[in-house]
Amino acid sequence: MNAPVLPQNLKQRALYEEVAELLRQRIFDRDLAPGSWIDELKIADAYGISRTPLREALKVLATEGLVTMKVRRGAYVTEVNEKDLTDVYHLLGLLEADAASVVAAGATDTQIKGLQDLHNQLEKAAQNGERFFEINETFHMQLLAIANNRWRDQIVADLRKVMKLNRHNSLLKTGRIEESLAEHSAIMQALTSRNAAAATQRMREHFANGLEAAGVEALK
Amino acid sequence: MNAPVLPQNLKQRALYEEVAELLRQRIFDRDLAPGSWIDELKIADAYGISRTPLREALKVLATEGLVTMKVRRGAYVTEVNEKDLTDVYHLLGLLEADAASVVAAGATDTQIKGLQDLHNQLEKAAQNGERFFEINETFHMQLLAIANNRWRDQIVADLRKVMKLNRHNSLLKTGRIEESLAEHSAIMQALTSRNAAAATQRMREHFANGLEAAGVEALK
DNA sequence: TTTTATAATTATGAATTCAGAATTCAGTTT
DNA sequence: AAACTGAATTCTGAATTCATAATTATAAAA
Repeated sequence: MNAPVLPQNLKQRALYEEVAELLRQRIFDRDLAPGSWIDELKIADAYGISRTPLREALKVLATEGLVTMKVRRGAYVTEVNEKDLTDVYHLLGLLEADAASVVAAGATDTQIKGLQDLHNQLEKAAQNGERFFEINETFHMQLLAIANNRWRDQIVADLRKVMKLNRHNSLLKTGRIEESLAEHSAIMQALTSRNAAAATQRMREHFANGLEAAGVEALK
Repeated sequence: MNAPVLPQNLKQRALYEEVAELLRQRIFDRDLAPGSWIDELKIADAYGISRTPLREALKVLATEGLVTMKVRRGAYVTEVNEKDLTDVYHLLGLLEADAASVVAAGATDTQIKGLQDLHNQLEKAAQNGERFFEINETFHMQLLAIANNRWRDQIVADLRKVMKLNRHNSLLKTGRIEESLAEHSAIMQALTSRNAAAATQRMREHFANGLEAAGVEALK
């Protein structure tokens, strides 16, 4: 007898998770505008579900920081101002720089090689904004995975969601892709040479520059 | 006419928040043991509420990392192993050290004075474990407040909750209070002299020592 | 016309009900 | 006795219903 062909994928995620994902997307797309009130009835209706799983999803988004709950007044899309964006980039820089340090100090050669492969793909994709964005994300996630701290993974994932709330994707700025690529090269270099301090520093700069490109002049 | 005597406090927080707080306490107290299944019916019954707000609370705790949801199988109290504890302490050290750096560099003299006052209280409370624990917590929270990054505040609050899941409170170890106090002195010194690098370093050490005292030999 | 008071409507928060998945138990077969 | 089958039970996930707070609309008064 052969192993049962796993029939999962169907219904493996809870409904409220699905809904949370849909809402996140609508928030990123500005289909649900910052500061706006979220009409539970309308949305539940549109998705053909009841308010119960929707409300559960909203509570999840609230702890992620994407929406704000007001007692007896419902859920509102969180408004992200410049200070918020600065703060979030700062934390992402801090956390990912630390991850880079951990990787530089402790990753196996094979793992570093894997990152180098991703970086090479990134260079090839430098013409194509869409692909660049995607591979860039994969690179950062892979780095975190190697650093192996599930609590940080969760935190970074949440912060990145908030970062995406910002309308201006820094990678869309002219010249930013090339800049970003150069910074990634510097990071790879530090990782390959096992220089933890340099990896930390380069990653910090990478985020500082990303913030600037996002249209926020550093507040010093 | 005089201003209406605010009748708040009653019902200002949503029920699911109250319930989440109650559950947190029961988890910290090990009344709900790590790894154990959470019986929704039993708890809703005991509190005299329906399952709806309870389930909302469980979802909040899940995103905080205190419980783990399994599809079609309910909620379980998160088990925190040594690796988790090491990882959490590492992140707390990283985040609070950065906060210390920000404070050393940018706080007003009045704010530093406020921290010094708290530290003085801490010294007086060194005989009393209960008070020491409380003032210590206040000091850390005050430092974060001055650093002024609401996203970090939230993250640190959540991580501290996970840290408390550990049975062994490091402050209860013999000699740890004195040690901790000395470390706090070093931190205050760095803050007062506006030495950001030193503040970072001292705070990092403070958490590294706390982890060790918690019974986890550093994995280096 | 503006303001105030009251009624109607709407939306949130929570309880209850319902459907179906997972588990347990009993009975049967080998 | 062990293993399998299927019914009964339990529990989760989701829909529905209900109570009440907040808002809006309407009417009365200044």
